[in-house]
Amino acid sequence: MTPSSAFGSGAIIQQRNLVEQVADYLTQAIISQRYAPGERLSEVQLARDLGVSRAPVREAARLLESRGLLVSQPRRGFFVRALDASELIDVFDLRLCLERHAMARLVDSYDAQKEQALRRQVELMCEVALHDSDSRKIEEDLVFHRMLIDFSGNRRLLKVFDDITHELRLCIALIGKTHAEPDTIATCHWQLLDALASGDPQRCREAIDYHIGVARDYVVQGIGESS
Amino acid sequence: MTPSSAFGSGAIIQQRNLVEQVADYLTQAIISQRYAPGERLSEVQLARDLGVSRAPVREAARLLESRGLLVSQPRRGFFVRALDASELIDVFDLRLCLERHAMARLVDSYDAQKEQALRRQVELMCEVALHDSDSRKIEEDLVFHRMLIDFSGNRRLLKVFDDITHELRLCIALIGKTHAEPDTIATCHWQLLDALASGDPQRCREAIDYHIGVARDYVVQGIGESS
DNA sequence: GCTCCCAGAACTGTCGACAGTCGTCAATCG
DNA sequence: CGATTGACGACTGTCGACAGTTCTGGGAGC
Repeated sequence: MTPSSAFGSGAIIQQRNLVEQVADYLTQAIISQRYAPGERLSEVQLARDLGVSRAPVREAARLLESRGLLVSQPRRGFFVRALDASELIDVFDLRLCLERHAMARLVDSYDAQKEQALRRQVELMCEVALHDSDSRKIEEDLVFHRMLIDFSGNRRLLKVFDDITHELRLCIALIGKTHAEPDTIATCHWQLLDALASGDPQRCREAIDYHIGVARDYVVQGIGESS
Repeated sequence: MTPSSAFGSGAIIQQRNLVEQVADYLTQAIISQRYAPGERLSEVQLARDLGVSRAPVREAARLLESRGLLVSQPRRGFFVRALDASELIDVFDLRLCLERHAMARLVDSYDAQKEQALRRQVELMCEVALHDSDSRKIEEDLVFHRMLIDFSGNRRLLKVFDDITHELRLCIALIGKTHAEPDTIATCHWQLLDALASGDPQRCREAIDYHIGVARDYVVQGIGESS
């Protein structure tokens, strides 16, 4: 088999699994909505299109199923996840649950190093908000929130967040709108940093509740419009 | 292929996937510590032992990896998850995160039907605590906590809980001790119900914090002793 | 014209096989 | 005697094939 023209890579190191490559391809295709929500994916056809056999395709599909981007029906195959408003609310509610907890843990171990790292990230986000693409803005936003959870020190929490990250990207892609204006984003995130710096758990909680609440309302409203 | 002597079943319904059967077998074997933590699992040997081919074994192993019972190293295969004290604390911290959130949501939608169901489950647990095996006690305890989260209404939250459930079973199995005495368990759970009935979020939070805290300290202490 | 049934097509679940890679252990060299 | 290297063995990653099931489209019957 030739190392596959379908992946755009003269990657120097070809050590990556086919599974990972297929997973990346599928993730990209789903997020960018080249596959419509609810669409059925044929293992055989995918394998043919990508120039690989069905085994890595199956494994990659299972991986994406565990990440919530695909759902499988026995003997029927894989379908692109179709999120309705209620599932979407659940995802954001879970996110709120995780980030509340992370903030509460983080405020106890907050130090100059963490503050500086977060501050730098918000600055980067403001920069990016002015010049770059929507998807880039979203990625940097996710990086910030991932840092928040990473700094809280619970790696298991981080794993759950990484899982729902894929669902979040799908949510955001589905509504097809970008985030609010850059200054809104900035303000919102500075508030989080201020709350952390104050060391007041109650204030932290209010800040994250407001922040995630805004994001959730925004996405839910977007879904309502588009469906 | 004969429908497999290794699964203890003249299972009437053979309709279940081989993948699920292998996954159940592996789960059982890991929880019961027939495979030691850190032990390497050979796909070929497993397939031979179970009388199936490597494909379903691989898929089942990937499933258990996503559930945290196995870890995989590229080109090296699968290893039984070995939990250290720090990971264990993270798992219980995540559990606390989930159940706090569930309690907070549940207290807003609490009604007679939910109360009755939970009450019945606690009664069952008290019953079981007197007569049945440790594993049965643990299962009924998990059922109670799963109901708590289920009733909160967030299905995504429930999915995360179901995931860590497998890790929890592993934790409990690793320390090799049973839960505290039945009356302690009962008291602890009645407190949760009382808190819910009171409708006071603050009281709910204190109750669940105490409850999970006790469980965590117990398990962490157990790990400290056994390692 | 509509419904029901059957045959063909397409697909998933499962299998066995091959190739490349990694770990092991012994033989060789310094 | 210790370190290095090379061959052997075992295993994973990947592939193509077969069997049973599900979907589809057309024809027969009402």
